[in-house]
Amino acid sequence: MTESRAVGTKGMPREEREAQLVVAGTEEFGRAGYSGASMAEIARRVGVTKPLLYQYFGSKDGLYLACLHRAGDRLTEGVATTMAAGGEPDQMPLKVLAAIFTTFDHDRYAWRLLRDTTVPARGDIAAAAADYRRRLDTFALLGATQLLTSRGLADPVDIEAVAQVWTGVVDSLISWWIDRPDEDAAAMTARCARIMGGLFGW
Amino acid sequence: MTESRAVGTKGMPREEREAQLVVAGTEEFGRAGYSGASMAEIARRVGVTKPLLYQYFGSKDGLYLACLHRAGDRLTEGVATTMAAGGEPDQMPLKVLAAIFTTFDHDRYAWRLLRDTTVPARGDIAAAAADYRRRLDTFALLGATQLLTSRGLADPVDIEAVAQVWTGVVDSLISWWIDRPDEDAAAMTARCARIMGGLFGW
DNA sequence: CTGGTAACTTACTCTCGGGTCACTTAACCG
DNA sequence: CGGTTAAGTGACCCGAGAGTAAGTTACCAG
Repeated sequence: MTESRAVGTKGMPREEREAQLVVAGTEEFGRAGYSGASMAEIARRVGVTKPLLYQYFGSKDGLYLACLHRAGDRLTEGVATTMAAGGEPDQMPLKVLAAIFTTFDHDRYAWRLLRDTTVPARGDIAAAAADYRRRLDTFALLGATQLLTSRGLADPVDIEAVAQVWTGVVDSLISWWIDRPDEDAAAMTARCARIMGGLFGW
Repeated sequence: MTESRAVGTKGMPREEREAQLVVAGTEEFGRAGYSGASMAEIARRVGVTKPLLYQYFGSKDGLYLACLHRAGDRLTEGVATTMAAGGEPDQMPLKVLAAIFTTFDHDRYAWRLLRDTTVPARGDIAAAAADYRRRLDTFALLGATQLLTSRGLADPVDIEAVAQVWTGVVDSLISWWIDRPDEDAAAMTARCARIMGGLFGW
């Protein structure tokens, strides 16, 4: 009989519990943003209480940083690998999308942490998030430069704008995907390929 | 000598002060989101105190609704007019963008209120914002349908995805624009026309 | 079976921000 | 002028959520 005890150890190792809390935190932070998310709610989702959360992560910022680093590291790594493989400029967007969809198929809120505008403007979180964004922007800028120059567009400000719009496109695709849990990474990739082919002739 | 008095009337009519507060509120809500924005800060930006803000708008929700309605009404009206004028499907995106840029040239944060994810999930604000989004989504869906069917893409789910990505594109263009106050609406429109022409051959 | 430690909780404190009360000053009208 | 009203404030209340102190239970080594 596994009746859940109200008090005392429940026998779950710290490492495993921490992983649960990071997953729940990522979803809450991704859904409501840093300022809108509640530590008590995150603990409740996992079935524990706030003090344990604080014992393991120290503070709201500590938990957020743990979530952010997990998301940011996986994301930058995946994109870096894809970009390093090279290929035709107009094939890169789809390849990058495929990598992102595959990486985050079961963790769709993670991407949002990098783009959370409700984090405090100063501090560790802002610095870490800005760093991840800078790295991703570098890739986006590289891709945009290759794509636009291959089309005869050379204005560096245009390139910046395209790079930023690209991250926004990823953002909306992921938001749309979050609302459709039945669509898996492969279906999502196929959909994007079909649309880009039809709309842009890529 | 116009020394600012600490107490007593400063001689500004209610209507004018309300307008100032709505402008300041729109910027703060747009920047930090509903949950991240502070009423005291909004009052401070205008040079008054919280009680006056509450006397005029009743609550945080009241102020937010005032900002939201101003933004939403202007936006839906502008887009409706543009869409009603008709034209080639692949010319519509640029026309709509031009309308949005012109309408919100001096009020760039307004768009963000419609897409604020930090508002409480229930209540007047959520309902009003959902209603504006629904109206805009209808236009986006209409445009996406025309565009995709003209390219031989008929999957209704694809169309939904494209419509949502389109609103995300507008979102990122406006974010980019907010960071570049020197770029006016005409320059922004010209940039988009150039990029779309180069990238998609539209 | 016993002592130590890791996994937890109950029941707090404290700060910040939404919201309010009672009051003060200026403008306007007769 | 004097009285009314609109514009405005300082100082407060209160609830929610971040963060904490001290205790409870289970597991494990000897």
